[in-house]
Amino acid sequence: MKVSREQVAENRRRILDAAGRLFRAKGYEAVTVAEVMKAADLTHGGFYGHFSSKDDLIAQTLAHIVFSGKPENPGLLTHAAQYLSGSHRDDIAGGCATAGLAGETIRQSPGARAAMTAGLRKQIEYFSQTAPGATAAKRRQAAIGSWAAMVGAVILARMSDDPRLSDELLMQTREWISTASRQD
Amino acid sequence: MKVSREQVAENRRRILDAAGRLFRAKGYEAVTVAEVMKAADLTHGGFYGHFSSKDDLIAQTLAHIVFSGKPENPGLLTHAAQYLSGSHRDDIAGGCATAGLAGETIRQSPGARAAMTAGLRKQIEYFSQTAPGATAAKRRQAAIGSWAAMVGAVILARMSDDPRLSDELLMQTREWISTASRQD
DNA sequence: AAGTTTACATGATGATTATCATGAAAAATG
DNA sequence: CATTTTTCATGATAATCATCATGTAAACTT
Repeated sequence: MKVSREQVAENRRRILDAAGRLFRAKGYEAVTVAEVMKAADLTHGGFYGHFSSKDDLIAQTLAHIVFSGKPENPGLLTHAAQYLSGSHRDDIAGGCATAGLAGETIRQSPGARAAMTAGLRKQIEYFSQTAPGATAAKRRQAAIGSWAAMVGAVILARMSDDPRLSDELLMQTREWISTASRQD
Repeated sequence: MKVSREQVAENRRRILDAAGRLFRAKGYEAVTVAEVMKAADLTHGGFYGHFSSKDDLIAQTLAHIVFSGKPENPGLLTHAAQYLSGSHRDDIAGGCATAGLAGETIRQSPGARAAMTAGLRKQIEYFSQTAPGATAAKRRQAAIGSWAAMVGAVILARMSDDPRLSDELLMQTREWISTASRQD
């Protein structure tokens, strides 16, 4: 059966949303095409009408996540507080795609890496506007250093099997970023 | 055929070394048991004499990496300079297991997470000794913040498909850590 | 040195999974 | 309304891979 143009567009969006959540939750390899389609309320056969391969889906999913996020602007320290919270750490499927997938994206297709690199650039440029610092160069440095620390801390906090250590990682990194920002 | 006790021990070590390099290079899922055994110059059938499953291999490989590293002690800033170098970024198979695998270890067995958490604790305690800061609490905070930034920066630098951005991530994070360390 | 044990090689097996072929039915199109 | 597209469902297919059964020869054991 055929479906209206709008229905096709919505189906595609649903596939990308489902894939985004599943990839973040389980990693690229552990997610099957059939599983994504089922989560999008479709059967697996229709998949190849939308995407040329699973790799293609991965790349397009990352692009979708990067370019569909609404631009907030709360300032670096406010953002860090949310990012380094227990609720963000625990929301793997809905949380930051960089924290959830950057480690695996290293071994993915050029398209996937390009999409995520675009997201990285966007994040750095955005933080550079609100980071503290006297010069633009200093602000960019704070943006990069803070972002690396945030991503690293969430990854380590999620990895840790000790909740106390996990909480400490978030808290201390938050404090450290905040201290470092008072410098210079 | 049977082999000597020492040969068995050496075979086991070779399997763990090969697995360590392969996992870091390709990720847990992309590596097959047969591939690991071949890299260790054995055939796949003997695998289950040494390990009860692939999950068991993963956990034991991480423990092997964590507890076989020789303790260096160059101080936090010296360590950061090496860690955030182009050569470490490019040596994925031989580089830091945390940067290479922490993102995927989140979804691994309790044994794997426990081994890597032990490594994390070890790293933090070690950095806490050489980190700058007036009080022990401040030193621990610098250790955690710096380690999160190092791990995050290497992951992002490896992920980036733009060599210029990748280099900048390493350099700026290094500078940022060093600046932050001059602060109290 | 005979008997026992066991590590490893060879070769299944069964499950999983990406991808594709086909068909039907409904939307576009005119 | 007739014709043409085209999306999706159903159901293969072919490859990959973790795990296991069996046999053998060499190391232990006594």
